[in-house]
Amino acid sequence: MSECGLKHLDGREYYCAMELTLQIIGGKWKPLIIHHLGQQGTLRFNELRRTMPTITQKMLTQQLRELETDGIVHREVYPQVPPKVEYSLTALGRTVTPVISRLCEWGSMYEAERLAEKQNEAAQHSADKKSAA
Amino acid sequence: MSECGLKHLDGREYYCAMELTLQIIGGKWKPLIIHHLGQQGTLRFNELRRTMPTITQKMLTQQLRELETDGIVHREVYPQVPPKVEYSLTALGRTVTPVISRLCEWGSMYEAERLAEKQNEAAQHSADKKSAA
DNA sequence: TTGTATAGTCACCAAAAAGATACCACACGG
DNA sequence: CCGTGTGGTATCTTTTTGGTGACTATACAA
Repeated sequence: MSECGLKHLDGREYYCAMELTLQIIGGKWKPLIIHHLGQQGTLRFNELRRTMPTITQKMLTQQLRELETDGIVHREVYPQVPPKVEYSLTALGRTVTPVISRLCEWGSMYEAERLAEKQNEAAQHSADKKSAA
Repeated sequence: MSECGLKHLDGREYYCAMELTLQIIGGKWKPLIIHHLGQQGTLRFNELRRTMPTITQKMLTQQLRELETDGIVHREVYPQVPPKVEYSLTALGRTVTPVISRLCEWGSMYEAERLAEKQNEAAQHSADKKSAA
């Protein structure tokens, strides 16, 4: 699966395809953007922004531009005033949603695992208390 | 799959399980470390270091400690001198290797796609030249 | 005795990423 | 004429991340 020598693509450096993936869809916002666009289909700039209340305008613009140049997101500008710009996933972008889902699934699994561990610890703790008393 | 309200776990903040995943296995080095430990089984500190020639000692230590506290990596210290420390994936850690594989696969796909596009462009370009001549 | 290997830690510095703020053009509503 | 919404850009500051070099202890080899 991944003979890891240094490679170059579009000015990017990576040793392994997985690194390339993370460069494209990794980071704090991109997975979220892709997720929302995957769910909603098409969203205007401010619609997308309202979906992620804590993202700044700059970050959203920046991330969308990067996703666009990477061929993940399509940007449709309507020459109106006030401006109207719609964002959607490209065909390539839609191929990434299953990967996002995997990440989601694993996260949920980890979350559940951790929660169960904590429950165990808590149970252990209260058992200790009882036997000490 | 992911109702995205703010959640907390082990002092971490996230809106979506996928974000949690990226906090744990994201970043420049962690996927690589997991990948190598997954392939090799058990590695000593400097063995691992030699596998990733560009990582610094500080970073490797740091990332390994984080993976350890997140329950992904097991750290076995042999009380010898000179020191000997072995790293391996925990059971939980081994569950992440399929996810890493997905990322790898998608990256390879993207890589191939991009390369094909470039070939097309190049072909187009030389065709333009010919028709111009 | 000096050098090497082991697996680190610590203090400091540089670079990159992210965030805050102000500004733009223009139309519409009141 | 003033404020609002639209989709941005430009600039500055803060935060996070990554990297450098020095230092540790000890055993073994030359």
